[in-house]
Amino acid sequence: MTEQPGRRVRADARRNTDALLEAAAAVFATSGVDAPVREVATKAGVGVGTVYRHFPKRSDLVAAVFRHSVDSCADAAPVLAAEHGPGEALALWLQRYTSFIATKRGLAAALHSGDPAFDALPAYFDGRFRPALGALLESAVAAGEVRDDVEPGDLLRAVANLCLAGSDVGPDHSRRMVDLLVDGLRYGVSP
Amino acid sequence: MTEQPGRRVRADARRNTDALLEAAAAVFATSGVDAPVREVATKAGVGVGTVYRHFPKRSDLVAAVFRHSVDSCADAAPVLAAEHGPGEALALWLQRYTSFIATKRGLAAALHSGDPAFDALPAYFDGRFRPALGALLESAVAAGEVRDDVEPGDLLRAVANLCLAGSDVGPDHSRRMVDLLVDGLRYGVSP
DNA sequence: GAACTATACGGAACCGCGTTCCGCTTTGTC
DNA sequence: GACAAAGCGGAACGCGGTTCCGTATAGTTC
Repeated sequence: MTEQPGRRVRADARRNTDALLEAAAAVFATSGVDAPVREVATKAGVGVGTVYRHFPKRSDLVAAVFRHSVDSCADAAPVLAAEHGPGEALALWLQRYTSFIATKRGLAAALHSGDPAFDALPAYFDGRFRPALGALLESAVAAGEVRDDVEPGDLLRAVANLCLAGSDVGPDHSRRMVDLLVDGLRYGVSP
Repeated sequence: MTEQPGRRVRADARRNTDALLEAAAAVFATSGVDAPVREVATKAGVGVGTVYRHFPKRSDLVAAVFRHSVDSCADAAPVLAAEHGPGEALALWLQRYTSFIATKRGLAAALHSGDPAFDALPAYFDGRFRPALGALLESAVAAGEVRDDVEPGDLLRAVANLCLAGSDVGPDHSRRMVDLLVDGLRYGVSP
């Protein structure tokens, strides 16, 4: 995926990896992470051989899509922070994170499948989300809009559990629960 | 499996179902629940066709093995009750239940796979284990060996969680934890 | 116990999926 | 424009679940 050493990546190769990541994200979102590799290949307008050239194992593709979507969610944090007040940015990002989690249903099982391709994902998740949320929290705390006794990691986990557990109940149940949680953050502000 | 209606089961058919259940239990125990059907068939000395005659879907076989082992564990309760004092019978059965849970590692994932063959299993689990443990508890309480504020269902769940969570730590970690729990039961006896 | 039929058996065959292989195409360079 | 390296496509392989069907057998009837 991410190449560094001397060898330069050919233009078509780069184009194909991008197309594959995009196609895979779409296919996994609609058909679940168990969708056949061929389906992804077709959607990307590419042969299976090409998929396996870029992602030696099926699980590498899944992991790459995961990392990719973690990145885009984490990268949204500074953008929101620049465009909104601290409290609102925090709330908006948590909603964004909520929908990220919602698309990761099938993955939860895969993560515990023992496939080594997934070993590094939890660390990646924390490494990207904790700082992202940490910054938002800090600003909100500094602005006095939010209490100061909440750890980013705990909040991430809490929201994730809330979403994964309450998903059967109804569509925007998760959204409401997360709103509730955010209100909870706002409650105990020390003057 | 369990036939009732007019049609009588042929002797060889019955022999084969039994052999299959036994073989499947053995294979699943060593190779996990994902072991190939063919492996079970071979171990049972039977063709694949025969497996599918008795268990239309692979998951039906898995479910049948599960029910079978639930039964044998639940049936142990009255036997232990007859052979030991109330408190000891309770402790011994919980250890038996502990090792039952230990063999069900891979199944936990399967249960949430959405396969309809597994839908009825949780109810079966409760239906057999709650009465079994309930009787043991009741006797122990009546004998004044154990406190009276514990629900069978809660205890079953607690032990299961204890075992499934602590399994990575070490072999008899579960055993010690369950012993601890039993001691906890004995602690608060009201005179 | 021989004939007969419903029932059950075995395993080859089929299908979908992950993965590999390899002859052909494209890119980048001189 | 020619050449080699890098990349591509898709046929082909192996494996696992499931189906099919010709054959064998249990149980029954005389």
